[in-house]
Amino acid sequence: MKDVVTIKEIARQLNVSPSTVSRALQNHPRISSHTREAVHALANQLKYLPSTTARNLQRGRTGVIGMVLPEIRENFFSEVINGVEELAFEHQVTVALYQSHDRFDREKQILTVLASNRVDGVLLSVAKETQQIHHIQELLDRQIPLVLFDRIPPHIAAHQVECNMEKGAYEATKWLARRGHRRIALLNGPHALIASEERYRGYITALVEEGLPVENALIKRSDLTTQETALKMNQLLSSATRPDAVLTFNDYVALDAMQVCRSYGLVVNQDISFVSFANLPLNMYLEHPPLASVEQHPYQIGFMAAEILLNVINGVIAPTDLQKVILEPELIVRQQDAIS
Amino acid sequence: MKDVVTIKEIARQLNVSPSTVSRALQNHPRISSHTREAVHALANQLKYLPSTTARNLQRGRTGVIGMVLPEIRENFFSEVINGVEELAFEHQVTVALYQSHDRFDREKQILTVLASNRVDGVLLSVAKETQQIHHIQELLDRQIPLVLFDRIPPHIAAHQVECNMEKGAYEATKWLARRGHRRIALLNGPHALIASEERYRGYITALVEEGLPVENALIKRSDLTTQETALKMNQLLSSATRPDAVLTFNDYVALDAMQVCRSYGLVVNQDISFVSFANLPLNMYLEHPPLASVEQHPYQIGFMAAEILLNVINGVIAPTDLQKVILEPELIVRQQDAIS
DNA sequence: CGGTTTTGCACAAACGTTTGCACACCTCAG
DNA sequence: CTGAGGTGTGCAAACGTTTGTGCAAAACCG
Repeated sequence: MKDVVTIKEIARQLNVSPSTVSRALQNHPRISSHTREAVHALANQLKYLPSTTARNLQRGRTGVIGMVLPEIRENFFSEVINGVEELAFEHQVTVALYQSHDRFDREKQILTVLASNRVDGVLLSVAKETQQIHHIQELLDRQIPLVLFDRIPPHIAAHQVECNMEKGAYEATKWLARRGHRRIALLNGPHALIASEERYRGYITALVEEGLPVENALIKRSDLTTQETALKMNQLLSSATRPDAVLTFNDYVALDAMQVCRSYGLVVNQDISFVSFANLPLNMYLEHPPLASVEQHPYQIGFMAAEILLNVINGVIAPTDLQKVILEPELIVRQQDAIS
Repeated sequence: MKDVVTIKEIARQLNVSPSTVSRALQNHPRISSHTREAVHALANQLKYLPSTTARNLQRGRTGVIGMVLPEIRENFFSEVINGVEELAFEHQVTVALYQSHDRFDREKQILTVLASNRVDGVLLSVAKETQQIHHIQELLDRQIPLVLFDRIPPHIAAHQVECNMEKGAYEATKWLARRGHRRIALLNGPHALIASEERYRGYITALVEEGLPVENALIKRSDLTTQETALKMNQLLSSATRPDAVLTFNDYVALDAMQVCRSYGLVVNQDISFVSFANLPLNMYLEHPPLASVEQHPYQIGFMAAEILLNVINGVIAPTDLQKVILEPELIVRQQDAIS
């Protein structure tokens, strides 16, 4: 059971002090080239790797950033992680990944673990359940740099990165109106998510601008489960005058809703058109994808969130100099030829 | 700038020694209940959290397991992470996530970082590019517990968790044959992946058992890019006698191949049937999903891999007692009614 | 009451680094 | 020749824990 090679071992074999070895490895100018080379040679030979733990203890940082999000399997978040990981790896920072599974207590527990682990910073997208922010405030009280992304609770003094969904909803609605749709429904997400409110505002603004009436019967909320989405879509379809287009909270909601339409014998994007958010890659494989989808640039969100966090950690940005980045969404139009 | 609360600070305020505080916090029996309670009280009041770094340095472990995989965004791997994270969180272990993006040099670099970080163990699914295992062997030489999952290179003395794809391919092929298909093509993955070989073997075995001829013209390999899949599918369709069914490496390959079929004016699952691997959730949303798909139980794979790793780390399993878990796949049949 | 055991705590070393400081030697200028 | 400055290295403290050992006081036993 060969032991792990440490600086002390190299020092012993070379008859120098550990401090000399440490400096030699860092190419300190006060170490003679003779010693330096000997140290490097032996280090290579013994396959020495510095202990990040020890170094971090000494330096007072951990080289770890905690990343907390609801569900990895959601494509959106996978892409965010992608962006984060890219930058983190470049900066030799480890990404510790945690899922809240949209549960408040789990999120709370995770933040405690992160504080105990003395992570250098945290990237957080809150759980659906999260209504209060006390646990987040505690993190801030411990001076741990925090960047919130995508799902951002109100009234919290942290850096933020998100995509302007109000504008996305606005443009999507406008696009539908311009294509001649007159009864545009909104199949929105739950109240608790700011994202729902943003979509709502953009939707309303666009309707008003286009001179279309706002009808409450055309506005529904789903908790994003297939069941509830189906229920709400059913309500929309069984109303007196059916919508001729639906703007959905995201692609999954759109797909669930489309299933319901088919069960009514409707031809999707012909009898009733869909536009949604997320622009999932799976849309490429669908025979009848939403006509358009609002791209939220998740990779960019992750990348920018990580960039801000690393800048705060490295002192490039003062912790108090709160950053708020709002990315522009992009309406990706898939087919132009739907209305026959 | 309030400093981080340490054990020393508590000791100072209580006029006891740091060691007493440490023991009190661990509920050591030799500490009086009086002191113990005082310590706990003050620790709570000051919101003391132990420094994991310091503890780990002292204990000689880090409480971190490294997880290296090709692409997070692939649904399969997201689910694996899910399984890992579940168990890791329960065991108070941090999961450090790294993506190789299927590149060999990146994978190599990541393993070095992990060794330097003194992770307690590593979960690895190798990159497509990876042909040699020297870098993996180095990890083992450093006595770092390693569990390989899903993509497992040959000839390596590490624990392994995978899904029996040979059997999956066998059952899928058999299922097609029993449905009356006589010209069953195999649109396989690249040579380098063992998974491809396993599928190949299962496919052949089933054909032979069913008394069907093995035709090389019906066996193609794709590197899993859309372009190459399209190319190979084209070859299959432009051959003298077209296949009446295709077994594809995974759902994505199936979807890409289906697009090609449509461009030939073929009706998917009627003129030509598809069966694939992965059983992606997106199948639920397709109008013409593969008739059946082999479920590989990614969550289970992650869970079991993590279980083995944690057992090795905790000494429950001797590192030399090599575990090899082979999960049984499950053929999920979507529609029974395709052939008209 | 003398001796043994138990109880409660402090001291110090250790984990593997980094880094301020001291010190010895060497060089060179005045 | 003397002092200043430069060069190469070692010592020791520090980061925040844990834990073996030692030691005094208290409690117990016959």
